[in-house]
Amino acid sequence: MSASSSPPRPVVTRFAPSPTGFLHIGGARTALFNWLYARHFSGKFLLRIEDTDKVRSTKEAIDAILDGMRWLGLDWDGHEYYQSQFWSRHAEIAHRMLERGQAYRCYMTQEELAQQREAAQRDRRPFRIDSPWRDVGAEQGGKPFVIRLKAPREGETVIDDQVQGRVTVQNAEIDDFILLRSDGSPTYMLAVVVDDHDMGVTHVIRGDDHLNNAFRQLAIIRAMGWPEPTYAHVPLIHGPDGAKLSKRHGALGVDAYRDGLGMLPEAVGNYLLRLGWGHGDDEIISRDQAIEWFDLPQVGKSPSRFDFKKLENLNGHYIRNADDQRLADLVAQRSGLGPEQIELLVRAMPELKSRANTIKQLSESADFLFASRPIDIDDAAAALLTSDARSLLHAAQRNLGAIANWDAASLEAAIREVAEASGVKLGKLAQPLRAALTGRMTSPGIFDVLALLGRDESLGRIADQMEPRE
RNA sequence: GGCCCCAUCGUCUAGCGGUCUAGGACGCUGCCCUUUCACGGCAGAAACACGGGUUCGAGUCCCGUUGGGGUCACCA
Repeated sequence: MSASSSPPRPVVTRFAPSPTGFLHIGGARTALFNWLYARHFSGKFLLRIEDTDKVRSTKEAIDAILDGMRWLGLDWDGHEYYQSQFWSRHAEIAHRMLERGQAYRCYMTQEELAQQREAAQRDRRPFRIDSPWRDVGAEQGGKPFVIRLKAPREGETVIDDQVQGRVTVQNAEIDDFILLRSDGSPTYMLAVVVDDHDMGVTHVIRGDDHLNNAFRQLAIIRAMGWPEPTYAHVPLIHGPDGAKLSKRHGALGVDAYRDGLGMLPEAVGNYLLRLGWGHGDDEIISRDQAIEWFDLPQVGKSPSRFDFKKLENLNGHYIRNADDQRLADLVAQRSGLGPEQIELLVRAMPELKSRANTIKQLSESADFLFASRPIDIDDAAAALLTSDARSLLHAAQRNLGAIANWDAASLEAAIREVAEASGVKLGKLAQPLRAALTGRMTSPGIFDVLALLGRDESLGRIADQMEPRE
């Protein structure tokens, strides 16, 4: 075995979303990176729902997150954990730190805190809590208190972050943050550390908005004498304007990418992977290749902007390479089509899928197949149906009607014959024909349209347009 | 504002001191294919933020400037 990057402990990563909304795109990427890292090193990928905030956490959000992860193919090992189940454990640790003198009971009121904050502001110096209770051992019976970490004030803390590199912070910057609230509930800072430790998490891969928190968390870990996890803080995904992706950018849940826009999970996964990570010039990367190639050192340090166009293009690629039946089922699901229609959809799919980048577009392009006569003709298409065009349609109608076998070859021969006989280029005939058959200016090849629609429907649609429209 | 992080085409990125007159992809433009629209093919415009160092040599290392971002709760 070489002195490779293989970690000493069996890798355990986790994704720890708070269930206050859908699985957003940034969270999905964090989950993907954690999953990939664990799979790459044959480790474990755990899922922990951070439902500490009982008010904001909902069952719907939990389901949406689990659903989104399954859709993306990010399976977690074992059952999912719920942070709220470990409250007593969190409190136990806080009290142990209290006994050891690594934490203290702070009886400061909100008002006193506000006063300190104001004073700091007035003197134009950074605010850092300075509790008079830090070195008072005795309990003040009855009065409400919080348990604060007695953070080190000397020296500095260094984190060798797998993505950010070596980051150093002066310990004086770290305040005596709260471990246990006055109602006895743990804060996030305490809960993550305890849970990660108890779950045996070796690698904490998360958004770099947590980088500052890492130093606080490390203070707890060191106080407890627990093994320190390896950190990797990946840059956040930004919106087109460069600011953190948020609701105002139309930040969507993965369910919206699936249901609303009609994205394929492999496309979203591929896009997310390439956002902030690269492997040479490779763009199309399968899941297996991703597992083989993924590692933290290649993750970029600068935030990247979400590029919808690129995602769409990637999705188009995956659509073109997707199985026709699968695509047809997806379209049917979206448009509420039945078995017979799916059959037609499958036949049409080879022609349809090169023209769509999303399932949504695919559905729309398939609409003409299921329209009932007389079909709607959009304005642009209607403009094509001039009287000259109609007489051409007449001739076409005649020739098509005489065809013995309604197959592509015969269809093409019949149409070309009409164009030649009328002395017009094929396009002159094909466009009005397209308008009559699909109601649109664009569609799959006209012979394919004819073949797909079948004799009766085709002839009928043409006939519908032969009389002048009012 | 304090602290922390970042900086190659519009965007995602390759580049880990010389092979860079900087490569790929999306997007954009043109051409080809063609019954439309796509797909596909070909071609093109498009970047090392700025200033100092270090070095024989810097996109690559160091410092500063500028710009951007993150974070500063009894939220997670």
